[in-house]
Amino acid sequence: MKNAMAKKLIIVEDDVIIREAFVTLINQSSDYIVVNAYSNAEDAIKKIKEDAPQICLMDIELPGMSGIDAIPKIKAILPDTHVVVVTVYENDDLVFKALCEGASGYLTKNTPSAKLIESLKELDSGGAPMSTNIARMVVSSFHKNRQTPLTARELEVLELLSSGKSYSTIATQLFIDKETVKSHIKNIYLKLEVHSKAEAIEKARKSKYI
Amino acid sequence: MKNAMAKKLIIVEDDVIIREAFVTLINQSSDYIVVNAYSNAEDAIKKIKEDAPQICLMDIELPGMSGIDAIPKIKAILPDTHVVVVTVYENDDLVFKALCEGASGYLTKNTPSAKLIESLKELDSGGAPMSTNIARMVVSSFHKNRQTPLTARELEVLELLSSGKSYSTIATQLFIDKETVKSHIKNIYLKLEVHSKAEAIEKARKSKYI
DNA sequence: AGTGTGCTCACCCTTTTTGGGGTATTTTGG
DNA sequence: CCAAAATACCCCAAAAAGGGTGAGCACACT
Repeated sequence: MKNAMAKKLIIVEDDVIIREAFVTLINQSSDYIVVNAYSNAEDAIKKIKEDAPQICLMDIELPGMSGIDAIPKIKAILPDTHVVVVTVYENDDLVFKALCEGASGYLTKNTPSAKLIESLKELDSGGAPMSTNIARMVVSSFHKNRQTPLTARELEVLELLSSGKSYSTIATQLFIDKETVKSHIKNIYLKLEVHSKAEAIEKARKSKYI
Repeated sequence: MKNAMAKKLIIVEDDVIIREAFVTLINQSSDYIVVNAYSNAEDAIKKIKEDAPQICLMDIELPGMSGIDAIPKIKAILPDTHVVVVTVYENDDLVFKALCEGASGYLTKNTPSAKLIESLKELDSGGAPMSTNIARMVVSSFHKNRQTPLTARELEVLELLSSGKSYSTIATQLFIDKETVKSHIKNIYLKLEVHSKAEAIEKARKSKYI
């Protein structure tokens, strides 16, 4: 028997076995009800308004539109619906792309059943369910590289440069002369082996110096 | 009785009640052993080399050096030690600062005992333990604002501008004329009510348009 | 005492970039 | 078909970028 306040879900997953398994599993919980399950994103989006789910479990690899691209389309129609990606991929690019597009969580398909239901509850209590490795990837993305050829001052300058500031503005902000800023930047270019702002920023971002 | 492979922990927490509670709790687990507990960061750092912990539980509000500032100092000595922040603060700035400085996890002090031990295990299995609200904050930090006055093309241009690229470079990359890039940027400045690259980037970042 | 590194500042030079003004055409979506 | 968006072009002056060279000062390390 369903709770009167049971949350509505939809599932988008092309593998019929997995899809049905999810439906069965989730419908066993009295707090959640699967209102629809789709094998592709296009159909799900077409019906999303009437389904009006609070939660959407989304696979990435789908025939036609990818699950990643489907996220912003769903959020455009129902901004408060939580889209949780459920996939086999633990690839950096996909994870961050999904999160940037608006995913509220990212689970890998080896997630045990109990953990899946628990993840749904986390959504309601203001959380963001992630599989172990995903959480590590996300947290690591904030970490800076502590092995940098640049000095602390150079990092400061590069940081400001990367926010679009001009030499003069950086100088004012650091209470130093514009010529000193130029010196620092010359040294930065030397050390990073680049010859322009854009290259320096790209290299520094890639190496996580900033 | 401790497991032979028991992980070594240190605890840095100024409140003696809480500190002792952590010690007692963690020492009950056969997989973890508290080798030392400190009431301030300075002492912990002084002894970190001989303590050689795999994990460090770190409070933020401490007498003297803050727990945030202690993180990079610890990682400088023992790069592979996981520092987990355990604090009452759920403030955005502190969370992201801690993660940027190298924290492997961020727990709030209301974390139940069982969950704390579970969090330690998550560290070993390649995870990043976070309290519910923290996980949401971290994931939300990736989300873009879908309500933007800018068009898709303008966002593309602004994105490239924010990576330090010049008008010409942006033009080449988008297969359009430099003059067109200028037009887009003029419109961006108009819409964002700014008059320079730096202001535009700052405003766009703050509003999470990019 | 000498060496090296980092931070600071200065002056030279040229080229590129930027921002603001205006105008106009084509493309696209509803 | 209309409006919005994307595209392109003109002119102009100020600012910024980049590259070169040199040099003083402090601090740490040997």
